[in-house]
Amino acid sequence: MALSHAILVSLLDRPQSGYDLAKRFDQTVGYFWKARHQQIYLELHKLAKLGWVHSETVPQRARPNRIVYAITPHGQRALDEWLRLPTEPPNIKEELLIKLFALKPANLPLLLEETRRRLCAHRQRLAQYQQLMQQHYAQPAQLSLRRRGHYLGLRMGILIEQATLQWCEEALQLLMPADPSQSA
Amino acid sequence: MALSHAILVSLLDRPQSGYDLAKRFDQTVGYFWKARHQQIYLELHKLAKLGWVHSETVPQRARPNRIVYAITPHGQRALDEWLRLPTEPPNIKEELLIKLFALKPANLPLLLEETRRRLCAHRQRLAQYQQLMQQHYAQPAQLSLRRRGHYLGLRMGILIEQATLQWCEEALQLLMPADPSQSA
DNA sequence: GGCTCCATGTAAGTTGTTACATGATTCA
DNA sequence: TGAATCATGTAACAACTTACATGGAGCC
Repeated sequence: MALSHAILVSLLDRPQSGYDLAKRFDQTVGYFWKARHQQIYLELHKLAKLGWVHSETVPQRARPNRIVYAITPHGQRALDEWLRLPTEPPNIKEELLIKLFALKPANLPLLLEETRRRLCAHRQRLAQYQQLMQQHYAQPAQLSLRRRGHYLGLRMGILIEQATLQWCEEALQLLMPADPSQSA
Repeated sequence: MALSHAILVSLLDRPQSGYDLAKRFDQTVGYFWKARHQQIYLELHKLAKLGWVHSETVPQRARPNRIVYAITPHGQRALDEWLRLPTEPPNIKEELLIKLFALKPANLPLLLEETRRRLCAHRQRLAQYQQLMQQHYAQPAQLSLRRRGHYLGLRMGILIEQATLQWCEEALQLLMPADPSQSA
C-alpha cells in the first residue's frame, strides 16, 4: 500500500503524469523507494478508481497525450489517515549477507571481490548524495518545513551509505588473508 | 529468488524442517531477511521439485510428522552459481521518509511523535544486537571462516541501527520547535 | 479453561518484476 | 542508421502477506 501513498505525496508538490512520476522515482525519491513505470501506471489507475486522484488528458502534437494526475480532497484525507498509522522499521534484504553466510575457503576470493565491488559502488553513491546535499541543503536549519522533510530523506541516504561503507571496509579487513609482508 | 537461496544456505549448516527454518528466520537470519512459515513451506516444495533439496519424513508420536530437508549436490551447484552473480545494493523502503516528504505544520506533532517512537524501537534493537555480539562474537578475528560470515551479518545490523538512531536524533533536533526557555 | 508450542499446509489477494507493444522526434 | 526521449500501456509471472484450517501436548 505504500507506493500509492508515495505517489500521493509526490502529487502534493504538483500535478504530474505517470511519466513524470517515474522519472522522479528514479531520482530523489528513488534513493529509498524504487518503482518502475508499469507499476506506477497501475497504481495511478487504482488511485483514480478510488477517487483519490483525478486525471486530465493533455493533448500534444506529434507525441502521445499526457495524462496528468492531481490529488483530490478525498485523497488528501486518505493521506492524512495513513500518516497516523505507525511505521515499521524496514528490513534490509541484503543479498550479500546471505552469501557471506555460505562462506567457505573455496568461495572466499569470489566474495572478497564482490565486497570490493560493492565498496566502490557505495563510495560513488555517497559522493553523489553529498554533492546534492551541498547544492541544495547547505543550511538545513534555514529550510522551510517541507524542504526539511526532503533534506531528511537525503540525510538518511548518506548515513546508510556511510554505515554500509564502513561495513565493507571491516569485512575486507576481517576476511582478507593476512599478508605476512605487510605485518610488523 | 533470494529466499530460496537463503533457505539453501541455512540448510548448509544442517538438515532442517520448515518449522525449524521459520524459527531461525525469526532469529539470526531474520535481522536482514524476513519470511513467514507459509512462504518457507512453499519455497521448500519448489526446491524439492527442482531437486535442490531432498526431504525425509520423520514420524513422531502425538505430534504432526516432521519433514526434514537437506541440500542435494545439485542444490550445492545451484548455490555456487548464484554466489557468482553480482549483488545489488538493497533499497531502503522506509515509510517514515515518505511521510516526512508530506511534512506540513498540521502534521508536525504527529511525525515528531512517530520519530520518537522509532528512536526507542531502534535503541532496543541495537541493545539486543550488541548483547548477542558480546555473547557470541567477542573476538571476531579468532572465529572460523563460516562464523565470520555470521558475525558480519550481525555487524551490519548494528551499523544500520546506529545510523538509523543517529538519523532519528538529528530529525528530532531539526524538527522540534525551538523552545525559547531552553536557549541562551 | 485458555494459552502457547509443535507442525503442516491451502487460498486469496497484493505488490512488484520482466517481457512485450506502439510510434513519432531528436540527436549523433 | 541507430539510439535515446517522450508517453502509455497489457500480460505473465514471481514474491510476499493475510486469513483460514487442523489438532494434540503441556503449562498456569
